[in-house]
Amino acid sequence: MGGFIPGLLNKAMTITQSTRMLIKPSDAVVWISCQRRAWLDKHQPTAYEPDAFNQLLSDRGLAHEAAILAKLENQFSVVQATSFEHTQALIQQGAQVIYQGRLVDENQGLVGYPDFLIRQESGQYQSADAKLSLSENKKAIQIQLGIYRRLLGNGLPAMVFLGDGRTALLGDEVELLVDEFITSMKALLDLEQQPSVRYSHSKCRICPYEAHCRPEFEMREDISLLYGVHGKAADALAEAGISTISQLAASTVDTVPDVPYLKGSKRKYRAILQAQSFLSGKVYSLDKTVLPEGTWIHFDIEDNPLTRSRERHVYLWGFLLPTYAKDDFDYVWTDGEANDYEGWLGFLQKVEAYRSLYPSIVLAHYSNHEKATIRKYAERYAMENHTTVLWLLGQDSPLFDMQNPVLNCLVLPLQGYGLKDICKHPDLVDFQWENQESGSQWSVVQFNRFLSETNPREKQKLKNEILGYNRDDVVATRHLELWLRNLFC
DNA sequence: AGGTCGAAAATCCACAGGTG
DNA sequence: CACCTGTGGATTTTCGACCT
Repeated sequence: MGGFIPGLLNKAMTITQSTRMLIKPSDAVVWISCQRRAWLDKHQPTAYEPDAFNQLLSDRGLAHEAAILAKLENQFSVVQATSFEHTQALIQQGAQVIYQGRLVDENQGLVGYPDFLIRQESGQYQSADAKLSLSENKKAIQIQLGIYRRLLGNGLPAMVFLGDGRTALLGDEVELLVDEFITSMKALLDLEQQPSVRYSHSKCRICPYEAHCRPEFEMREDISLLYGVHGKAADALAEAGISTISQLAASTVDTVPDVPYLKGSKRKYRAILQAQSFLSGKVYSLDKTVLPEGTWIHFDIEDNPLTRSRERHVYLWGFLLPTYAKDDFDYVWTDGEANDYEGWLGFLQKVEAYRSLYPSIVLAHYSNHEKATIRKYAERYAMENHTTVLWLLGQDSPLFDMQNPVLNCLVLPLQGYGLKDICKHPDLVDFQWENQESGSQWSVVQFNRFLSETNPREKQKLKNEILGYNRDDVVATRHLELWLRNLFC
């Protein structure tokens, strides 16, 4: 194996066929998330299907690009490039805007396809990309646009058409980052063996190479497999002689040194228990869980992050009331962002109705998302001083985040403490969703299908599925509540 | 794609003190 | 006076883990 050597290229091989070992802007996204993944992409690429949610994002990105293209076509004459050579020819001819131009620089080892190349009055070309993102201050974007600048080599800042309609310029300020990226990518290209990395649950579980890496982590009993243990902490522990889960499980708070991201006896104690739990599958209780008194109402919202305005729209505010059977599911639904305000008012009304029905209520939800969203809505509609809002967000808030007692009191044989992780586990809550494929990203996809569906029957069907999913979510938190009460209170 | 949270690291900045 | 160094404190960034 080894790096790509231009000189040894078969003459019949076109540039397009040999670009794998060149650095391309889209490598930046992977490079930021994981060095190993970046290496594998270059040396042992795997074809994989993006999930429905990423497909949705990708479709939106293409639609955004098409919208920008249409705009530019109104202003300029736009020509689509079909190859590297064609792009060069168009540049020579001085085409006003080149769409999907293809640039390559084998000396720098770079290749890139900027969405647009826009001719300036000086005759120089400026690269421009359409990005769904709302901010230009993202490493991946800065690197990508920075690569286009290098490929053009004229010093002009690159332009980005952002998802909210803003345009931004990226100039010399991104150079340092681009340097770091290129240097690191070149080193990865030359590397004979995959670099060693640590496990990160949030990154690895969505990685196409998970099946490749995971057995290795497990065989090594890599400590970073444990929930809450940072990769850097694992590195430092290994240096101190603790490099397997078994070793950590056999340690005590006093024999584990303080390391970055794992300091203090409390955190170290948790990590040790997490290691023991990983090996034994047992649940450890740190503290008695204390649950608030009152009439519990389970609460879960669904929202659409991909609205036209790009402000999140909560289209479903779901509740599970006593006696917590499936029929006790209640909700406020809105068909689209045009009814955003109605949905919010409907939610406030519902909550007030529950409050008058029961002497004291607890609105139980999982993780802080519900509370944060209520805060956002209060701000959006300037209702911070509304009596219901004051009550919801004030001192005696009925909102109760069930993740808190779980995180504070329990150590579970899991790598994630999300609602689904805990509820689906057969040895824990053991509650199964009726819709197997459901998940938070699934609901976003379904709602966007609902929005674009024109057949009323199909539309109703999609809505029912989403309602069923949301109902299962609140039923799940109810099951979690009972599980906590039975075992830990 | 967006966001929140908390811990910890990284960066920045004003200011003090020393040196040639 | 220009320049370097150290320090404490405030601010910003990063990380991993959640949510839609």
